[in-house]
Amino acid sequence: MPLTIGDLGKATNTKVETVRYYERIGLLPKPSRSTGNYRTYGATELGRLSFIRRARDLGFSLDQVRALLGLSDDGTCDCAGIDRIANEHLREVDRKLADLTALRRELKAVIDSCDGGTVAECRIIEALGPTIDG
Amino acid sequence: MPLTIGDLGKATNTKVETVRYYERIGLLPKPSRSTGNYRTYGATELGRLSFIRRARDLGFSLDQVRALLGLSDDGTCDCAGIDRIANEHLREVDRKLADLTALRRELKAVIDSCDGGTVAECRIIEALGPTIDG
DNA sequence: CTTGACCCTGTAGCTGCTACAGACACTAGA
DNA sequence: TCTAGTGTCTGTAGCAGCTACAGGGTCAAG
Repeated sequence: MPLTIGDLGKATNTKVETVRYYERIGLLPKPSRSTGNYRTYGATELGRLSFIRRARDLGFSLDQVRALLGLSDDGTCDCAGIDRIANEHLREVDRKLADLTALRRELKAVIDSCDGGTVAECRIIEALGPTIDG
Repeated sequence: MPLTIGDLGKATNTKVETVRYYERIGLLPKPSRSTGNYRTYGATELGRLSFIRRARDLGFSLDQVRALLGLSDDGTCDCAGIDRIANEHLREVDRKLADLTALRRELKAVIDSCDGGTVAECRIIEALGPTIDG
């Protein structure tokens, strides 16, 4: 029972356009076609797309996904290579978390500076403005 | 002492192309020109661009920056409106932090699942693969 | 035999820049 | 005065990772 692109999309929570996009950039192989020129998919493609989506959900870039798929396609399961990509990504995530945390703290400070009452001057605007010592 | 676009860029840590981009999308007003058709800037523009950059550093979108500038340009300092935008952004940041934290936890779990040794099968690939109950 | 849901290709749009190409302006040194 | 090297100008195209059309073809149900 071959799947249409719509079926595949539903099964993997992916928009049809995105499936075609993945095909275009070479993440998914060109599928076989029905008599009416419809793309037809099977369990293999379903697995591959699930893999891609899961990796994307975990924040891997498409390039990283491509690399993971390449290593995974290797008969030899290059666990070290995969571990390297995953850990690299983890470090990236940690950097982003740190950045975002710092940003939040600063943003909060700016907002709180305005909290004091109904002064005529807006402290947020002031806080966002150019620094005096520039 | 009018500033060239390069001076302005250096003073605000902004690339020249970015300054022109901000002008094109209407964040910065069209500046006056020198005899040689060079853009010339003064303290007002410097202040405005500093404001934009600071807001961008704090993660505000260009649309939000536009709104903040609009409210700030209002003679009446609409502190409530500004506070609303800033707090909305803060909530966004908190959402992102939560998402990223959850992502990190899951990513860590996937990586750790592979940590046990030199098994023939890669647990990362497995963990990324399709769920059985799908 | 028509309606509606799906599919096809190709292209343009989104955010927030960044990077050219090809031409003109200006400054410092020979 | 010439020249080299920097800056600036406009316009356009590119990046990620999709998303959204337009303008058509296909297929199943009633």
